[in-house]
Amino acid sequence: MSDEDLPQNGTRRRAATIADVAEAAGVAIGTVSRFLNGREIRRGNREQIEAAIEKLSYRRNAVAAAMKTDKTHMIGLLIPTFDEFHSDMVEHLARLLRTSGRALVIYCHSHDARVINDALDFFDAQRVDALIMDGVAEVRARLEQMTADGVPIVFYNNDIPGIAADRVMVENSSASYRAVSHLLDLRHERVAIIAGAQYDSSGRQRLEGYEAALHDRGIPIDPAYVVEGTWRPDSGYDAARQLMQLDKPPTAVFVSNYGMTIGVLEWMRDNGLRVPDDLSLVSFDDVALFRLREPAITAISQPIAAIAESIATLIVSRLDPGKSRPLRSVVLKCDVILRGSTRRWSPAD
Amino acid sequence: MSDEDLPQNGTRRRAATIADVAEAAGVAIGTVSRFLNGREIRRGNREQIEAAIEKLSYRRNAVAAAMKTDKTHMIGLLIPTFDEFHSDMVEHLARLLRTSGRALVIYCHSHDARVINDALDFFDAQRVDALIMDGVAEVRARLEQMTADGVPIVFYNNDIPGIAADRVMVENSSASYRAVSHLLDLRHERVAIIAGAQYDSSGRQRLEGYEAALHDRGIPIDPAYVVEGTWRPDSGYDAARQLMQLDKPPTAVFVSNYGMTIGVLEWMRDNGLRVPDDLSLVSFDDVALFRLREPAITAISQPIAAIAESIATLIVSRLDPGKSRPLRSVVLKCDVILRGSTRRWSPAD
DNA sequence: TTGTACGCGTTATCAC
DNA sequence: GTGATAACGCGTACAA
Repeated sequence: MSDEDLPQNGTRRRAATIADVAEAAGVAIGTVSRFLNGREIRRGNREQIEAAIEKLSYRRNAVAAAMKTDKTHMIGLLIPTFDEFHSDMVEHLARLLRTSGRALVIYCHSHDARVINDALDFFDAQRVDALIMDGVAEVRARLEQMTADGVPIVFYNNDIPGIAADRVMVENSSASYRAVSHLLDLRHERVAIIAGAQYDSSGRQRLEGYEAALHDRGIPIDPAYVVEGTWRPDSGYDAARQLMQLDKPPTAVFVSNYGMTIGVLEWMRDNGLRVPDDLSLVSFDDVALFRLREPAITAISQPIAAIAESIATLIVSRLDPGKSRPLRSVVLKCDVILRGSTRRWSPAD
Repeated sequence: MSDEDLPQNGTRRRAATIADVAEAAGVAIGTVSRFLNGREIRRGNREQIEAAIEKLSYRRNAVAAAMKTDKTHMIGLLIPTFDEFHSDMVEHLARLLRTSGRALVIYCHSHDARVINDALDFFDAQRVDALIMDGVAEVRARLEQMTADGVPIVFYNNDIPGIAADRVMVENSSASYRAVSHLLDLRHERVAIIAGAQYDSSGRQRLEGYEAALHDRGIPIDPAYVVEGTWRPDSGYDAARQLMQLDKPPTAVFVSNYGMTIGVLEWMRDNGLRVPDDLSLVSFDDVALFRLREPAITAISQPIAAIAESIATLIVSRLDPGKSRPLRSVVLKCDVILRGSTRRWSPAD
């Protein structure tokens, strides 16, 4: 506990400006500006200016520059929550955007429509150079307005069709198809799905993959084996109970995301059941917890680094004043990583 | 893949300004400004202004406002990495700051000194209202400059003594003391520590707690049982090997953070050893993985929500133009959560 | 190349 | 309360 006081509450002392530097260096303001923006300047002047900057401890005022150029070098990022997927993605994104001199302004909306609107207001007012977000359909009109105003948008994870934005998605449907097919290869006949929220395109696509895999083997979809969750652990927990208490419980389950899988594992543990002995399990999303668990969980791994890289590339190229380009939709491949949470099923069980 | 084009590259169409609104509403600019800032205004004018704003779809320009007021409503956050601790903290922080109309600008430095300097430059130029960071001693001079310029700083996790900043820390030493004492209560005689990086104050304090616990029982510190890691999983992995290959390996270990514990668990698994049968283990930091594992890991839980809350409170009060207050240092309590990763030791083992 | 002067959109300060 | 106007710090067009 210290008792010294800060100068004043957030009040900065008058900082040196470009004009002060110019005066101290004995050159014109324009010359200093040219120097700051890395353009050619006479050698002697440069030394004078560098000395003046040092002496006055001049710091560039990006706010004033932004007012002129209408470029803030800030990228708005709107995410639902800081789960493992997003943490990982944000870390990559921040690193990649940094190299082009930009930083992320992050808003976390927790699926609250009011917060989403607040975030958009904030980004709008702050004049962020671009916006990255998980497609959330409720704000279609706002987003159309923003693109019309010339703010580039990149959707990831979930799509809102019809909006003029770049997109980075993963092959939700076909990866899910492969994961479910793996369970069918193991002779499972009662394969359930815990689906994600169906208002999200990723939730719908993962369910489609499940349905297609069953369909291609001529297995009818049993509605009792299709449970819709909310992506969150508690809904996985509830879904597990609902499924396992059926007269004929499934022998295998495909869980549409990491969070709900946590819930399933918790329910199994709480009820003395084991994976894969009592239930084979495959999860969308691969996280550290799945790898370390014994037996480890078979999972679909999203290429998070590549997702971040694609987003960053799209943003940077879109913001390049040199060239204009059509909208792009990137779809990235996922890996199904086979581990120990599934086993072959036989009618004897 | 769509082929429609965006209007232009990041070029905004001329947006309506406060002056346009004033003209359309038939009032003065000042009146509109008063209205926008929620102050009293004549009823008839208000209706005119609201109509004009709607008609012109006027959006406030926070950049211009920031230039006048020198307040950007952005808080710079500099973190080393997006691990579970930081993800959780950032989510809380973002939520708390949002209620005061502020957002976080995040930079992730990966312990790279150059990046840390870049981040400080960026925050400096962008005129963030305040700065939150893990104390990193290398940039002491820069930070002194910033506080002198009136930018409030809050340190968390690690301290840099002598800088005029607010601080939010946890009781690293005494929590570690209690955790190690727990191992000693279980009769362990060879208790090791995998310490964190000793240039971090938290790393030093956790080691101090370990030493004090041993000292208070009259147990001498055996240097062979003290291994310094880098906080990261690979160093935990290496440390586990180093310790377990001693002639007299420890029977219990206190690991100074979550990341290194992951490494230890991996080494144990890779070498067919089990926790707690072959090694009792207590970890600093409590994460989902530890709770779900079987047996679950005994761990020290940091009060992440309270940390975020303290930081937000300090920031908001420091930025309140009304009052000035002395610097504050908050130290928060941790919980030692007993689970299944330790067992009683007897000489027979 | 250099110097000057203006504009960016807002807030603050005056008289009224 | 309201209206007119001067800043805020930078980029840039223009004339030199």
